[in-house]
Amino acid sequence: MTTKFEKKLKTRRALMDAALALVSEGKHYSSLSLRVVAKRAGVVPNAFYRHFTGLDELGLALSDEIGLLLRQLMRTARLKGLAADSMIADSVDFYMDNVRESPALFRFMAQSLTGGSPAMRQAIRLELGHFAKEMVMDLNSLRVLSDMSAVDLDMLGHLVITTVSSVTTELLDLPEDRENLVSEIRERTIKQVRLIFIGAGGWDKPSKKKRGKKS
Amino acid sequence: MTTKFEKKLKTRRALMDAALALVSEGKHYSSLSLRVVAKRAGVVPNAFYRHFTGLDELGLALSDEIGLLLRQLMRTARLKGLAADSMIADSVDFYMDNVRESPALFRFMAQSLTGGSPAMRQAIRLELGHFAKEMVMDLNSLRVLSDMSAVDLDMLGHLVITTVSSVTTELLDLPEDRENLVSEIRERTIKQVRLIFIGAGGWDKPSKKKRGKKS
DNA sequence: TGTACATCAGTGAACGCGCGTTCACTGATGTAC
DNA sequence: TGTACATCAGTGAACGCGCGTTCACTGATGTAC
Repeated sequence: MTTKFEKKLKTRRALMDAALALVSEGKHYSSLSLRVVAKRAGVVPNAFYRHFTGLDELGLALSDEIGLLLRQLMRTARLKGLAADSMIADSVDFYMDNVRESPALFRFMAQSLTGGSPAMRQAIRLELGHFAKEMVMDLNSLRVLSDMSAVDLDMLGHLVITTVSSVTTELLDLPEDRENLVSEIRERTIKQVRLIFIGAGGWDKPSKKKRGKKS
Repeated sequence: MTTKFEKKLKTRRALMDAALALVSEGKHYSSLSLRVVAKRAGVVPNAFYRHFTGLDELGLALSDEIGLLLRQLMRTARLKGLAADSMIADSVDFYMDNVRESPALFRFMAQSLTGGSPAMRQAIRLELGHFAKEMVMDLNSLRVLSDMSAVDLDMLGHLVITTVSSVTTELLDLPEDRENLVSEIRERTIKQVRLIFIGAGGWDKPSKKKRGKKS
């Protein structure tokens, strides 16, 4: 038992969890202070430096964690082997369940997409892009939408991810006494994704339209 | 000439512009400090209190400004009376031009959607919702999609706004040496909106599917 | 196994600094007569 | 029009506080012999 090493990891984790907890409580990551994070983690401020050079580095570690979470999410979804007729609804449900299970990480993700340091923004966007790409690959191997070009599939994945992830903040911002709105958001999102796939089903026609321009 | 009154408004404007400038330079609104904003505006820190009770109030004033901008945008778009065959492309272009013309305000908008104070988040979301509703009304009066229910139209407007506004940050984060990516983003967004409308055109069928559930 | 030494996560005190907010003020603009 | 007074946007100094970062340290864990 490498107690010393494990203990260090534990403090590192405590620091990351402390930051997430503060974000979860409504603060924006970029307005956190090293001292408050350290205090919340139960260590003295300068102990922070044994683990990270500063809050930026901790933020990047959290970004990695989001990548991990998204990959797990994708893997679990695959294992579930969703039925074709309820795939969309099940996927949306699954995503929403995950958001409500790890609110802190998802809140951090939403914040960082528009607000973090450039490096953090890039990291999160990369992870989401990767997620979209995997999803498109899955759709492709399921022989759905096999008549779309690679570029168009990419566009589609991007669209679905944007749509679903925009639900994230909305979900997290629901006041506790309005929990009933969850199902409303759920319905709307399922409809949106379904509409997107209807659009994808009727695609290729307008891509030909490009050449033969006509009123 | 109400010089004194005008002068006060001018300082107020300077404070708001200072905050926007700082946001534009990459800082997150929630990490700004009253002193820095005041300094940037060219006044002594405590002069700030003659105009706002604090940064939160200034943020709300900026939110109002975004509402104004969105309304102007919508009005101008209407006056242009877009041709049906290029309406989607023209609208996306128009939006993107506006983003690139008022980068600071749009960056603030993107940040506030996920990161501002609860009041600010709500304000911005309200403005965007209003924008979506107007758009849907326009589409409705153009007799496009007249067979969609009110709820579904709402869902559609929400989807379009989400899609287009997600482009905002992406555009603003482009490094200056990658300006050529603008047209790539433009193409992708136009495709996405077009796909959405194809989906909307083929709608109502799956909403009936709801009742007759079958593998 | 026992001893002597090295490592290093976390401590406690201290630093200089920018923060939000307060106070009494100044002096230009506006108003009443 | 001229004078005496009121208003109030912006000033300058000061406050106590939390900030990030530094330093020399301690003492438990790990390693070499």
